[in-house]
Amino acid sequence: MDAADRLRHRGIRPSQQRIRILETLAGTKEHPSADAIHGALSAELPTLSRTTVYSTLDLFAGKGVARRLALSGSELRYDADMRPHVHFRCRACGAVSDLDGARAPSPPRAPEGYVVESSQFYAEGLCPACAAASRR
Amino acid sequence: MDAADRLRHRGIRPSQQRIRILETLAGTKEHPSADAIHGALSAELPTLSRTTVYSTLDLFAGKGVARRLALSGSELRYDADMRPHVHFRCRACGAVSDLDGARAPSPPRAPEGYVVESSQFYAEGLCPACAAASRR
DNA sequence: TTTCGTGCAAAGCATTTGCAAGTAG
DNA sequence: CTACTTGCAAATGCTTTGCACGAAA
Repeated sequence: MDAADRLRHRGIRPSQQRIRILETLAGTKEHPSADAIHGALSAELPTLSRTTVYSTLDLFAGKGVARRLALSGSELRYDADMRPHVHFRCRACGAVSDLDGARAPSPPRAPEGYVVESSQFYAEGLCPACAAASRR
Repeated sequence: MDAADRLRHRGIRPSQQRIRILETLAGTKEHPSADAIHGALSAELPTLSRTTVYSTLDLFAGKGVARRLALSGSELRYDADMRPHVHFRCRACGAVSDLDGARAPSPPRAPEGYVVESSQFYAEGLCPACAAASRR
């Protein structure tokens, strides 16, 4: 299923901008911020505005096409991979990645009355490259 | 162990401001933002500046006295409870709380090379009050 | 025609920084 | 005396809003 179909499926009209934004997001593992996506596409779509990127990502998050990452940082980052997995940020280099080898913990069971719609797991520390650098 | 001792223990000089900031943070379950703490203390310490609150909370996070919460929101929130537990935010009312009944999932095991220093669990949905309201 | 999508510019807010004055050891 | 803390003001940076034009249904 291509990007346009994914969008139609969720009731989103597949405009050129939306298709490219989704393809960009789905085609990277870097969990880019809105601004990073804007930068990546601005050569190809010179008139693409930040406003459109922001509102599009917000739309995606609301429709379940992408998720807003919960990171204790300054900028919002997004991920088009909706499967449960663990996110990791290196406190040295700041890179956000998936902790691929780690099995995602099963989501917490909610106490009576709560309606849990989504949950995320987040770890912080040193990535292999920075860990090696700090040992030297 | 009181707030001053907790600070000394971590190598932080217990100034009046730091003590009150820690007491305020430890005395609430609301996971306040820096600005909320500043507001809560400004009547008592009229000269307390936002700068001090921000830098103090940052210091606490670095020394393991408090943790910065990973929430997909705009403001940084803090928690002085360092035990593993699940945080929950209601998408309707915005309140952040602990998911007390939920057992914290065991932290993900890190793949070779990664150094995981801390991990957090975060759920989003509707709190009991808002869930009840939305059913009506 | 009526609604939806886009883009520009301006505004908004939380946070950080530069710097000077005050305080503790 | 020397290093650490504090606080003000200004700056920064990400995100949102208001508004108008253009495109799609």
